[in-house]
Amino acid sequence: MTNRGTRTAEPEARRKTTARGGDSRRQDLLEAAARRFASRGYEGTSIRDIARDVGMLPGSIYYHFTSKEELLVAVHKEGVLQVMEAVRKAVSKAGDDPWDRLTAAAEAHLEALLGKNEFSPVVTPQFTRGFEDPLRSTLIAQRDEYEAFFVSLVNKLPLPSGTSRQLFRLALLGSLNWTLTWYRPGRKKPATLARQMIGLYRKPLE
Amino acid sequence: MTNRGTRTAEPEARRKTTARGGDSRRQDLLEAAARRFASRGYEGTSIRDIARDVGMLPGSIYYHFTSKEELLVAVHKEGVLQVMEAVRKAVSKAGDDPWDRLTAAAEAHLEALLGKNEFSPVVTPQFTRGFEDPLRSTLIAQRDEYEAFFVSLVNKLPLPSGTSRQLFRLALLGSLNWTLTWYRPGRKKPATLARQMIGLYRKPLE
DNA sequence: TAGTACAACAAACGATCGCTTGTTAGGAGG
DNA sequence: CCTCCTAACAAGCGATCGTTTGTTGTACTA
Repeated sequence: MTNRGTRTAEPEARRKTTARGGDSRRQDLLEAAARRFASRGYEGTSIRDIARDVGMLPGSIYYHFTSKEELLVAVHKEGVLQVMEAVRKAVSKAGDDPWDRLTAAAEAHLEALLGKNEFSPVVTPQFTRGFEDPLRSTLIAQRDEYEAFFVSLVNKLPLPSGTSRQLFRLALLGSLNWTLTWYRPGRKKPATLARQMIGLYRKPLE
Repeated sequence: MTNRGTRTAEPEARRKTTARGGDSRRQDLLEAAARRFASRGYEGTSIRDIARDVGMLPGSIYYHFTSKEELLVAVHKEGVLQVMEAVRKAVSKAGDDPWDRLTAAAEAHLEALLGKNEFSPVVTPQFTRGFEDPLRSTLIAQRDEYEAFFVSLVNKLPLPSGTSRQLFRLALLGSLNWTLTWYRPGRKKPATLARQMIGLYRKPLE
């Protein structure tokens, strides 16, 4: 529904001008773009779609972002930042036990991924597929910064020798991220899901 | 490179007419479309791209398919069929042990997913995201037929009571399918990867 | 050899795409 | 009061989109 019907942008949007700090409209654009990119994909989303969502004319977007591509990069960066912050906080609140710390990270990860956050779906590496290489590398670099977090958590795990830590991490992240394709809210809380998945791996390895 | 430079379609394509059974050109279209869809996405692929790849004018595609959407459905169906056939064959050649049968299925699954097959990337459920609902349901239905295979394999597994078979299957398929986002050919064979991943789950549970 | 079906070409349709340009309303600061 | 800056509007650019229509060369068939 949003505000499809209104032919001309309502003055309400206008009034916001310099009402607060300033980034308000830019943030609106980021969120609208994230929602669209997540549900319809980058190519499936037009500048006009996003403009309509925030109540603005298409051309006006180019005051805030120099190109559609720059908007994508900004959305991706914001998404990575939000998830990274959530995980960092959760881990810092956890105890010293390596498994507990990994579990806390997995819980925060899934909560961000499956929760209300509109940015997180854009953060998954699968989203990266299909972009040309200068852009693609930029996104992957942003994402790798986050994934490095899990590398260090897994490295501190007391695993039996012979277990590839890399394979373990990739398998675990695969299980977690894959929930995006089948999870339906309500059935089970994301944090519970995360704990159960860790359990699947933990039992045989500790 | 392909045949970008040739302005007019070379007569070579013409000669193929009724050379064999007949489906030859249609199959070419399916393969070209699959490659494009896999690398650039559905929205990122134009009818003109596909036409150029097979050496045909854009309008000519509509002799074989009534719409771009129908082409997508056909590509998806073909992909599911190919992977399903490979897995079915592998399992039938495996022994009676449930773990062996699951391992055989996982190996075939990954070989199809990461191998030369251009259809398989299109088959993953993540590809389904972003389509509207009549189309989306069609694709999911095709895909579910394949996934049912894994349901029955997991159900016959001797798992300790208390382990959710559904969660186990989703986690495993997640690990396997996620390889698409990070696997680079050459390092390790897909089948080896599949075995090692199963091993991650197997040890503690049997 | 005439007729028919096939598989493609050639050209264009209207719609939509990302983006550019020129303009304007309204606060902020001298 | 005047100026400047901000954040938008209004309009349209050329390119490309999926698709349609009419035509044509070729191969089978009677």
